[in-house]
Amino acid sequence: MFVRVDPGDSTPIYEQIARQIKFAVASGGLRPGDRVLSVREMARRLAINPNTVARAYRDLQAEGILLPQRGLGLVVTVGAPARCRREREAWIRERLVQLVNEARLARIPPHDLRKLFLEIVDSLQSEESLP
Amino acid sequence: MFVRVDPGDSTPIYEQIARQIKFAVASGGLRPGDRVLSVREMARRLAINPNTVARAYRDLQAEGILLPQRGLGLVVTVGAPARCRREREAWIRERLVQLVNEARLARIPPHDLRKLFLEIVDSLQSEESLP
Amino acid sequence: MFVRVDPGDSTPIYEQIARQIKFAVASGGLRPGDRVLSVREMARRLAINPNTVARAYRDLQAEGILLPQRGLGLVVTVGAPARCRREREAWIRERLVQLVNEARLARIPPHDLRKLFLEIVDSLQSEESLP
Amino acid sequence: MFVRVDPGDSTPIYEQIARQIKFAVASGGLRPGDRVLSVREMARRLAINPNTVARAYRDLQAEGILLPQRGLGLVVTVGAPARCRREREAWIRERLVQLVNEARLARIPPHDLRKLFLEIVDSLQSEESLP
DNA sequence: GTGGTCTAGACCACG
DNA sequence: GTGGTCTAGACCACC
Repeated sequence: MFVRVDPGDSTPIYEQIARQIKFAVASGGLRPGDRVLSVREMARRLAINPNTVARAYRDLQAEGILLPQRGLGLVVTVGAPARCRREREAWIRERLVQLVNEARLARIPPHDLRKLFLEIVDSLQSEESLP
Repeated sequence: MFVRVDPGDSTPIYEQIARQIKFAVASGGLRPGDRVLSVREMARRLAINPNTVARAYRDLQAEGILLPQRGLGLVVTVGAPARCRREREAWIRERLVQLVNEARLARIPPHDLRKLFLEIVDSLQSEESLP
Repeated sequence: MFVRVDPGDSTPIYEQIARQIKFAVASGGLRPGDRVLSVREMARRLAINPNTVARAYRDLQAEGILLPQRGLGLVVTVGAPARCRREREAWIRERLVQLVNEARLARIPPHDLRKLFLEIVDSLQSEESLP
Repeated sequence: MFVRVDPGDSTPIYEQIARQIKFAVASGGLRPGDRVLSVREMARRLAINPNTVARAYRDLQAEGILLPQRGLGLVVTVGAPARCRREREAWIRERLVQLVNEARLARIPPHDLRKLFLEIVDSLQSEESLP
């Protein structure tokens, strides 16, 4: 699987996992009916506590992204793609707003911010094809 | 002083305070030799516990931004402006890189990201003059 | 762990703790990856308030000596030994310089100072093996 | 006068003043019957709060080093030199013991400590004639 | 008046 | 279980 966790990142591990799964659904990497790894298997591969994976899956169930299938495990729901795309959009927008707002509070000139952003987006986006 | 804290923000209050002071120094609102509000006064104005303010000030001392003047209070150091400007720059750049990177992982088309960013920066930056 | 605090010492307790941990790292008693006692456990053993221990640990994190491992506790970083050895060296040198300087200001004859120092170092260093 | 205070030093200013006066007495720079500067004059020259000087003088009186002389101000007592020499001796010894002890706790090899000390005492003591 | 230390205890997030 | 944040309040040293 394509999930990767960054222990250095301050965002909770379970959130990193949930988000990556949602984004995989949003971009079609995971489709309705696809199974996700079992809690134990995922925990083994990421070398983390199974409770952490369970928490991520629990949240995803609560949001209607995953559904338990008797004897099979958890599968992606039919409504998931639409929901995940919406969420991805909202998430990126929210982060952008927050960032721009903080830059304003820091009194960083808008022009500088724009320049820096374009510089970064150009250098990073084209840097490499994704894993 | 113009420090304002947002209890709704998930970042710790003491960090909000420290950051705002750093940014004030970075933009020249606070100059070397200027005194910051006393712990008690700042706490009173923000209606928070003095210990919380003290923690912010303590962190700023550890970073060499503030210097205690016995019995008088805390003053901005001579090296502070350079340090704060560097930090502000690094901070905004780091956040931008992180954001763009996550957008890439979420497989959001660069063009969409650019458009969204410009839209937000234009609407927010010009929205109002700062308090 | 072998940390011991002296309430009679005028240096803050949290500083005594932090220093002893640094010195333990410097001398190899604590190695990278080793966990330190939990805040609560350390506080219980020293019969002091957990917040005091937390403050020591917080400072050590700020200096890059300790690293939090989510939900597990704090571990010694890889860079810690070098840093701690450097700091121990600087610390002892600084204190020596300060002492000699003050002795000079007090117009104590260098020869007397030397004699006194050698006398003390010989009597104390060999006095007992360390705990 | 020859008193100088170092705001960077963590020892209280009033203590720096008192100590320097005691050491001046111990080394004969100030003799019984000599007057010290008035509180106001000393405070003016050091650019510090008069209360701080007053505190130093108060302590010196309590220790029998200074004595008020009607209309004259404070003068050095007859017993002062002996007392100050004893104190200087005790003070330097105490600091040495403390330093050596801490070096032992830091597990610094006695030989290294000795070498470092001799190095410093040789370089500093001969560096310059005193002001 | 100033900041600094320490205690006590509540609440939260994470694993 | 872990650490982190915040509050409340006492006590101290310094100026």
